[in-house]
Amino acid sequence: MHVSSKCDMRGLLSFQVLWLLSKRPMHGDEIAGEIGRRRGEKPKAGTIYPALKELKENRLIKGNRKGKTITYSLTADGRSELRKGIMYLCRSFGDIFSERYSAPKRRLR
Amino acid sequence: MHVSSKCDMRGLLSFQVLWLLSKRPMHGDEIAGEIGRRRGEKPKAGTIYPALKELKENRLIKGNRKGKTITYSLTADGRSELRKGIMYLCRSFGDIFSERYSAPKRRLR
DNA sequence: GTTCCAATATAGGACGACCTATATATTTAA
DNA sequence: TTAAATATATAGGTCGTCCTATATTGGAAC
Repeated sequence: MHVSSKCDMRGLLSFQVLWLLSKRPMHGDEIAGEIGRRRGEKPKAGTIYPALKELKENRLIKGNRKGKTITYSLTADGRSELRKGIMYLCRSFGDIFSERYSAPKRRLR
Repeated sequence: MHVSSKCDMRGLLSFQVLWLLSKRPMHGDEIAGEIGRRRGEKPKAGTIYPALKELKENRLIKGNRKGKTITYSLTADGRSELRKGIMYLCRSFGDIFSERYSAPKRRLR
């Protein structure tokens, strides 16, 4: 297990890749690093590259090779899917975030 | 596919169950209904009951049978795992939410 | 008591998200 | 030129999240 041994938190990897690429074009290892900074654990090569391959085959991202690095960016389809994903995420988990960030009730100590 | 044909948004079901049960005790079908209201699609019986079984076996929730319905609530371990999950979610996806909810840049139309 | 429905249960299958391990290519350093 | 480091690729495996389909069980209605 990678985050918690009891409640699995896997999921949304491809979505997160789309989100990151909407900020700026990146290559694979760079994307993995950004995910690692957020999640606490950097996904391994065997995780990130198959995900990028799938996204590329689905034409949500496109790659531009220069030497040994491939810089990825979103396609129009990718931006569209990202928008849908964001709406889904906000509908599904928005209350968790708003509860945490607005009017925080701190425990006295 | 259940949400988008291209970018899979599955995941975090057990986590979402913990979150909902932290609000109030509920039985299985009720939990599925709440998830459905958020996600747009109510998970089927074959999805929700195995998830509840697993959570119970891991002692994150406990069930109280009354007739044909089982009302679930969090255990202390469940509350602890929920807290960890929330932190993970905020670290991983917090920027998506804050960008959406704070200072929205609307497109002119 | 039987019929019906609601709630739960479980088998079986597909697939994305994770891993380890191994391989290959390009670039850089020695 | 050779070695080491970096970036990518892929095989093979586990597991949670999804489904459909098929039970079972308890309560209510007749």
